[in-house]
Amino acid sequence: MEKLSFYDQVYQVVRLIPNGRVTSYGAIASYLGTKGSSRMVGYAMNAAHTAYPPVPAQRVVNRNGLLTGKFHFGTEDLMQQLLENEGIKVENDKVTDFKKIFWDPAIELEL
DNA sequence: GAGGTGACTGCGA
DNA sequence: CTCGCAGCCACCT
Repeated sequence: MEKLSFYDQVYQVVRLIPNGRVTSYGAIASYLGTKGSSRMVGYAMNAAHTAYPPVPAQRVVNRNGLLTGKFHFGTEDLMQQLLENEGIKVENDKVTDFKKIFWDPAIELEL
């Protein structure tokens, strides 16, 4: 049995996010059961760049669809470019039509 | 073993 | 509308 760390659990969920979709930290936290600990998800993403395979962290934003972690990509424009590359429109550092492209693991993975 | 940190969230003023 | 505070918990030193 391999006990996956909280980080690994977050990474797996994030990697399951379909192309052109985004989710929020709270949604992932809720799916993992650590509902009140959305910070842990963000903290896990902090080490995401050390994980392999790489985690599409650009698809993970805060509940407002704001690119809170854009600075962790090295350059603030990188995260936006990656999202636009997948067909996601970003304006003023936040995802447009956020609720339309929102992907909730607690719902999508439940089906 | 204990303390500090953090890519968040919700509610009150 | 904007701003601030408290809660939450795994990982690192």
